[in-house]
Amino acid sequence: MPRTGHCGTWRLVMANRIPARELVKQKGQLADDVVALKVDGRVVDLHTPIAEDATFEVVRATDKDGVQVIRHSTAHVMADAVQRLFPGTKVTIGPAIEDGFYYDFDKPGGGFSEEDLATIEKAMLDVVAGNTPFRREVVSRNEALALFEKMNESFKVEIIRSIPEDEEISLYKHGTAGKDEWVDVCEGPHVPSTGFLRAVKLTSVAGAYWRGDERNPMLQRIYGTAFPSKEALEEHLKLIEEAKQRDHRKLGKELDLFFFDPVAPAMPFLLPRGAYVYNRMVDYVRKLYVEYGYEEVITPQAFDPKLFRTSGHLGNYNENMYRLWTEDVLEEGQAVDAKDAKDADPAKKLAKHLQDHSFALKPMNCPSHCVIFGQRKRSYRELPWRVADFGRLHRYERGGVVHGLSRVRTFCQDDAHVFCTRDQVPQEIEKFIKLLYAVYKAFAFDRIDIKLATRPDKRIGSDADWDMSENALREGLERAGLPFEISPGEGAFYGPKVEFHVYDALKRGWQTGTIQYDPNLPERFELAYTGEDGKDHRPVMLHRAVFGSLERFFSVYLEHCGGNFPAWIAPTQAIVLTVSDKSEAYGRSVVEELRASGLRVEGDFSADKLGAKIRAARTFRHPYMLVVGPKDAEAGTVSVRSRDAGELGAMPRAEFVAKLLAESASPR
RNA sequence: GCUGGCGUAGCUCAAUCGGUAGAGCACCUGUUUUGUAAACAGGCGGUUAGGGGUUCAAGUCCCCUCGCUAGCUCCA
Repeated sequence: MPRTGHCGTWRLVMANRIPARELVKQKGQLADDVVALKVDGRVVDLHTPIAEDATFEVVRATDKDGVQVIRHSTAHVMADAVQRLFPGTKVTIGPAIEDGFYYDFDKPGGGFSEEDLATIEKAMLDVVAGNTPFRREVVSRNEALALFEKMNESFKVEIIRSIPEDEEISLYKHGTAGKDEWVDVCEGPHVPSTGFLRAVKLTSVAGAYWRGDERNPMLQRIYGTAFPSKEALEEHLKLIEEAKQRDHRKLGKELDLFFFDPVAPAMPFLLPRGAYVYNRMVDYVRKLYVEYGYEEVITPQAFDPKLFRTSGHLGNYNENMYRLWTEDVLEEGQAVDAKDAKDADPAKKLAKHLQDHSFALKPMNCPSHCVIFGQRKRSYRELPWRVADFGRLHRYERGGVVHGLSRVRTFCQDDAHVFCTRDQVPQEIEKFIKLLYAVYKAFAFDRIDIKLATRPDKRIGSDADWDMSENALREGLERAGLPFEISPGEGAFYGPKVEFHVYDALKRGWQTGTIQYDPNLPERFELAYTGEDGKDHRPVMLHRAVFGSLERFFSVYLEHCGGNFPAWIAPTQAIVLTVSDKSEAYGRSVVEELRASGLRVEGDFSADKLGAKIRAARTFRHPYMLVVGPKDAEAGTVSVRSRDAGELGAMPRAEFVAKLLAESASPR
């Protein structure tokens, strides 16, 4: 989620300055809803002195920038209220974010409770009612340090110290001087006065590390949001409620798609209906693999750890790998142990033995594919070789990060590796992107964010290789004409990656597809192909996945369609509802006939009344309901009710079969 | 892993100050014979996540473990 900057400073380099408010007033543009103005693309507040001949645009409360100003100001008011109610609490940073704002506090004696939020909110309303102006004041570094040192605001002192020497330091104050004034070091801008903050809501509390580093102390974060009007706030809260209804964890339960059980934490059980959707996803890419020239392999699940030493996983991915032990390995380890117990800690020796000998569940398919490539002599004529694998992967994820199907400990990727020459890389990237967009279109995704993740600190391979591979990916994206952002340091340990992100119902972004350039694994596995010149050459390797994890893509897709699967992928395409048991025989014959035509059809022959059957079928979101009663039995029809188009009336069975078969074809 | 919150029937949720564990839905059995968003009656279903403690008495208070959850950190 993008964040705006924290409270820092920026520099003014202008002469003949007058307060911005005066200038706006002179031009007759000072309306009630003007919260700031924009000069040279930078948002400044109405108190900031600017050049008297500056050109500007007013920023209104309802503008995107204006809303951010309101939220940032609200964060100040919240910090004010918190410090008043909880003396001794230190302030840190408090930016505006996409849907609101937060402020991180260092509060002695534990966090804030839900009741605290209500109290804080009330105190904030008092500050708003006071309607005191926000005042900007430029101070020297030493003045700022002296002020915050005196206030014992150690985090602010640290922030001030980290501000570059050539930047101006500004303070923002609100409240009444000498009475209830509150001050923060901040670059602004802010609304003219606290009275501009009309619709404020504190939403949640959470822990957050100082400066986002888990080695630092944990602070108490309060999230809130603010809008230009009460109506806009209400609207936003309503949208959040609706989004919760789409949460894939809720839909998964309601639609009998999957569940979790503590016997296998963060590892989903896919029920028949969920497994159906999952399998159709696999079918869909398999079909494209034919067209795009992939071959599929099946590889082992568990490996001698030597494999992962060769691949580098043991050094770089160890903490995410599950290990298997057997009685034999354990006994060997204990025997080694007893023999050498004099010169080493027995527990450590056993641990070492297990680390060296207990098999590991694969967290990725790439090492297997390297083994396959190296299994016999390869020719340049075979390249590019695209090898796909739907193998099940296991990765141990720390407790706090797992999330429904989106982040699990066992999953399957629509994984494939492309072994090719360096020259073939750009065209392979282009080809992959074409494949990826075809799939995303089939699943009706229109918004996809692309990021180029570059070399991380913890990595293997030379800098020259990284330069080359990062450039190759950048060129591939540029050739495809796709806009992307750079995520510095976010690459995999073996190579940079292009990440394709989509968003869940609650606007959390998830990486799905990816393509990664890897010059390292072929090196480590000493892979070679025989070139035209009869000599050995090292191939390079691309890791790529369109869905990424099938589980994650399923979760995002489920939320995207709200459980209303289109007919081609819906577990049940139609359900026959009998009006009474007088029509049961006809109803059963309809089910049979439709199934014989290849349609996925169920019947509801319970003693419920029709209305109840319809209600049940609707909550299950089946694409079609086929009502059958004596009239239909007489005429040989079904009365069709479409989930998406409403009642379609009675039609001959053959007509419905043709219609649904046409809709059952997977998208192209 | 960290900081909060939560965990009661398959699901959604009740249970006052610590005082007999309950409802609706689902499921089963009947009755009803039904034409486009919930017919009626009865029944089944629980070691209140697990373990320990305080107490005459614990779903409720305390401790530990497990799981879920919102963030943080990490990641497909």
